[in-house]
Amino acid sequence: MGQTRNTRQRQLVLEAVRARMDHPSADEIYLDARQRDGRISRGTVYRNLNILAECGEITHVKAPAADRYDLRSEPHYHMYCLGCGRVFDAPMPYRPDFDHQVAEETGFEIRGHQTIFEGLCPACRKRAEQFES
Amino acid sequence: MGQTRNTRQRQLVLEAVRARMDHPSADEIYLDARQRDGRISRGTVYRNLNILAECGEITHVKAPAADRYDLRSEPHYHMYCLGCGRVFDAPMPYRPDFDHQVAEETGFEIRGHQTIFEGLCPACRKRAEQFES
DNA sequence: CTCTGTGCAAAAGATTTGCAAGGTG
DNA sequence: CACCTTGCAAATCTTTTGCACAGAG
Repeated sequence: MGQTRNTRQRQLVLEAVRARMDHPSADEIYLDARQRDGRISRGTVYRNLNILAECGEITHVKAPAADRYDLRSEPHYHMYCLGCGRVFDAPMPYRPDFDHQVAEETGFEIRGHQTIFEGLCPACRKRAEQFES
Repeated sequence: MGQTRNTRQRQLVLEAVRARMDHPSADEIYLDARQRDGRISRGTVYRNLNILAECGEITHVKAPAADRYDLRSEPHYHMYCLGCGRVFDAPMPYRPDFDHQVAEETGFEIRGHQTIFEGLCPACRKRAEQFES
């Protein structure tokens, strides 16, 4: 890992992720950062998201449609709503024992795992029921 | 779900997925299918992959870098190698109880979950160790 | 002063889509 | 015959990258 500089833009990206309770996509972060600094570029935002994720400052969540970012750095699970596309934290503890078990059985060196539940959030579920009736 | 026709191209795509024990990306499937039918187009392959995944004939695995497809239709977990980018099945049983538990706690209607372990496969692990020493 | 980071724009990938023609049921 | 599918190409969308200049340490 090289030298990491503390530029205004990098702070801006980090703050943009922190300011949101949801799990924004890279482009949403770009738009947020853009409001605070009309000159920041997409390339810079993407670059910084990758750097911050690599340093463990933020988490990279691979959701359908577009990747998301998340402030929490402790590993945890997510839920993806097929209706509205939003991503939520799942109320379920991370299972480090899974990592150990898979490592032991396969010889992999496991860094961790991501789990994403797919379904309909309460709001979209209600909407779907109305259509069916 | 609309009417599904049994075209030659759709069969070809399905067979191309079945013929591979690994977890091919959409483009790898396109290349395979292309060898059997020099006229089949990318658009057709992508369209059919989406249709087959929606029908449950195949599984859509969201891995970093590119989405993968998988013949097995029963839910199961995967391992992604950060070194070579390959995807493997993980020797760990699917946990339907997780779905129930999350559904109960959140009010979501859960369709299922995907879990992907990240790490280094034995081969890449060995290669990495050589570099460090 | 040095070297990383930025802005801009172009490039690169991956996937989707419009449309006329073809093939299935 | 109706209409789902295909091929082709263009369009989208997301992310990466080359390069000259700016700014952090």
